[in-house]
Amino acid sequence: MAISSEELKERMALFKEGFRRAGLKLTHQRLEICREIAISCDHPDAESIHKGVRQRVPSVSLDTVYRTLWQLLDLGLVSSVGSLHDRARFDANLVSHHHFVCTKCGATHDFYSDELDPLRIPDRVKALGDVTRAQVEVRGLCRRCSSGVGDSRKTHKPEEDHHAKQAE
Amino acid sequence: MAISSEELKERMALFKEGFRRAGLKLTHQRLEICREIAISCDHPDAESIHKGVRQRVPSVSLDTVYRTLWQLLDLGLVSSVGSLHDRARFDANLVSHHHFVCTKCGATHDFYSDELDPLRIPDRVKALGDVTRAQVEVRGLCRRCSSGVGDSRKTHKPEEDHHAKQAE
DNA sequence: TTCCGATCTCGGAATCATTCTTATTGGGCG
DNA sequence: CGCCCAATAAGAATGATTCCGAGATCGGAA
Repeated sequence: MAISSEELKERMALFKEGFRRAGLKLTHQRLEICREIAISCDHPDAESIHKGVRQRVPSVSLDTVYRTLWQLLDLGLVSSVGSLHDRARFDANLVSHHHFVCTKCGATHDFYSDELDPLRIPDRVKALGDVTRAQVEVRGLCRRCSSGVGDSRKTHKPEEDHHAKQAE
Repeated sequence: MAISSEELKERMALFKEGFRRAGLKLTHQRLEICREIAISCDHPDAESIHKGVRQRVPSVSLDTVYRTLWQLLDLGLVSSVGSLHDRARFDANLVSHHHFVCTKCGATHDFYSDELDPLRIPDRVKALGDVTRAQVEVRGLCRRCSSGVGDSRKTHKPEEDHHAKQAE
């Protein structure tokens, strides 16, 4: 399910434009990393991108791949699947609910909505597997992050008491 | 927003019942870990649960906390937030789409739905922060996992070629 | 085109979450 | 009450991701 070369060209142009606009350099490795993700139709992790790029630029380091990917994310040129903020989180609340996830600090707030609860799942999706549950994931910047209090970003280290855990 | 002691008692009873039914021992540490997660109203990670339990059972190891949590998950007594299957994944597809996530192997498939796209977000949620995007996350067992091909579970190691990455 | 400084990149070491290993402990049935 | 096996603790191991210092590059200015 590869994209057309037209499409590729377009995506690459967007990437280049984005970098340029942000005042970032258009290095060889960055471009190749962009190409790799542009042609991907799945949701690759850093390592598989690294592997792909390596075939063309054998010396790229995994670190560069990571750095470039976070940059693309920052620039809004790619999106991410799942929560990033790694660590596994558990939920004792088994009642149907939805989530608001802050893309910056990872804080996850529950919310309930009778209106959203009866999500109708297309049959096409049911063909993918046995559906257990469906919920809405709303992504955005939480209050604290948008008001610029402590910048926790993807770096889980600053203030030990970062707020990345309350909810409900 | 702590739960009532009534509620706590109920949840604990469910946990105990679940363990007993599964033929698992009701150890002191398991019960305390259950209590800790039962009283939580947020989405704690293993470490904060560990910290909490420690105040009552100073010797519990983090490992035991993890083991117990995965068991609770297996038994369906708690749920998880996000993808577990850690590694960060990226997506060059910026067109609005939704996800089907296999809770066993982590495979994520995109799907599109004109019907689901116009999700109406309650104002209450918008008060939590600036909403960037809203999508439906459907969880379940993918075809391959439900048909019992390779058991990858939470252990990312067996067959090097596990399929946890295709989509679309 | 050449040069220069600010970025970038590399490679390896460091860090963080999670899991494995092994000796030991302690539920709970007989 | 005592045994057996599942469960635990402690620490080492693993895997993903990030940091760091030294050297390489980009791209604007001369």
